[in-house]
Amino acid sequence: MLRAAFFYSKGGNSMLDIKKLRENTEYMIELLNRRGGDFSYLNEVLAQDERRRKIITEVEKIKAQRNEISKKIGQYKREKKDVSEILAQVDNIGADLKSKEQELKQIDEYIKDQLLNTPNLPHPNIPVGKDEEGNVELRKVGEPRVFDFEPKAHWDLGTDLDILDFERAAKITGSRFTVYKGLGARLERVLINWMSDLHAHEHGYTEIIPPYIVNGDSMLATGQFPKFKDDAFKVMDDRDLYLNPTAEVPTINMHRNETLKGEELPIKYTAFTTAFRQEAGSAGRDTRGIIRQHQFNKVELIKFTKPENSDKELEEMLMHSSKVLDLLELPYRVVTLCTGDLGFSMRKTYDLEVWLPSYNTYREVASISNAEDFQARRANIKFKRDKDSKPEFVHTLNGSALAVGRTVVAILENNQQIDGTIVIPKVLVPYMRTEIIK
RNA sequence: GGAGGAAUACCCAAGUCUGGCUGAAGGGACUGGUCUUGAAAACCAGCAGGCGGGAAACCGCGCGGGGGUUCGAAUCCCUCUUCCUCCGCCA
Repeated sequence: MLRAAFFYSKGGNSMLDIKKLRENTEYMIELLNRRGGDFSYLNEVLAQDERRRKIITEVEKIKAQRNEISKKIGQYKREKKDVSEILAQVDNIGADLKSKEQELKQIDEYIKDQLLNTPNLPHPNIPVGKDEEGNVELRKVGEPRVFDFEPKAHWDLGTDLDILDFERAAKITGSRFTVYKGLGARLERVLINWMSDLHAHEHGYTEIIPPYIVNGDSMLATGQFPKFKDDAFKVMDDRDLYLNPTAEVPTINMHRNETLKGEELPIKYTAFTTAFRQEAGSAGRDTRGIIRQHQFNKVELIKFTKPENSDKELEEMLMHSSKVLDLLELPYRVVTLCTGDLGFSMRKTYDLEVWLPSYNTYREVASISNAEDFQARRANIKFKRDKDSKPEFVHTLNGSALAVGRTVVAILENNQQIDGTIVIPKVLVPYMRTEIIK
């Protein structure tokens, strides 16, 4: 009970595998350092871990002793024998135990705190770099269109066509919110439908619409918490609730504290959610338009796989995400994130970046990642290969497919015509019931 | 929002009032066996799973979560969560 209390409601697993850390300390610290920062504090964590194990041994010894005496007391009472002598024996045990447990609790909390704030190990083969400058382009697909007129930015296109309304959104809520109107609203909705259809029907994912409010345990399990609490919208309520920041959180947590059957893996979900983010660290960035909003829609792919398959499943997921841009005939590129740009929970990430004429650059529309067992440890998600085999942690993967708002931006900007009208991508015409937004 | 009830191992379920041979009765399912030409039925046997400490022996923890009382808690106290029934309200 003690263990479970400190690490997680059930399971008692740490985030990084502390046993592996014990055995490969230098190597793991070196890998983590590639993210930027100094992770040598893990040496101290290990020292504390050693002390922790020593105290555990002591505490358990006392408990064994106490259990034995208690059992004897029970026996004596049943036999109506005098118990006062044994009772005296046990007098100081309580105090001794209490102080040792207190010490243990402190150490546990220290270790837990350190480990919860330590990110996943970057994959050893990904490029080492400081920030997004270090990301490596894998391939480019399609050619950025050459305009014979000055292309407009999506906020001008959207406002002129009366399909995006920023001023009224500001009136309703504030900055970084948008009202979609008319064919703008329809385009957003159609993209959600079409993307979900593609993944559900063509790619074999099961559709999920999860709750859009999640609890703190869920946020901890997928790695948003404790480190990135400021990015979340807290629900003003006496419960520990937050607005969904990405479908990865509710969808991975569907299986928190579960042991899955080997034969049901891989589990593949496509989840549609509205995501909410504070964007606390991006004040002043992308203030115009709908690139960076507090609220945006996203179709997400989530997989639970066996460890030996997660690499190939990541490649497959990348293909599934890319397929969306292929079919929309939007020019994009695929990059591998370098160690410095990698998200907290992830070992390896590909970004899809779509060409945006008004920015004259590629901008992220999807992020496809393999967390391997990092989230599975935090969330305590395991599987059994066979009925009799030992449970092992699954690997979790997630990828946008795609961020809907940014896809709208890409369509508006890339498909604009000189008169400010927008040509609808062929695949969407049956859904849109029009070939043009004018 | 109001009033009640419940949460026990894969499933059902006893135990909770009256704390101690309950590391958890009894079914069902499952696994193995007997019988059978084969199967069903019947009968016999096995059966928490897991986490942690340890080289191992073995030990510690587990009755929704957390905390407390006690030498000792499934059983007593506090707290949270979830589910069910009724009333009210509501898409």
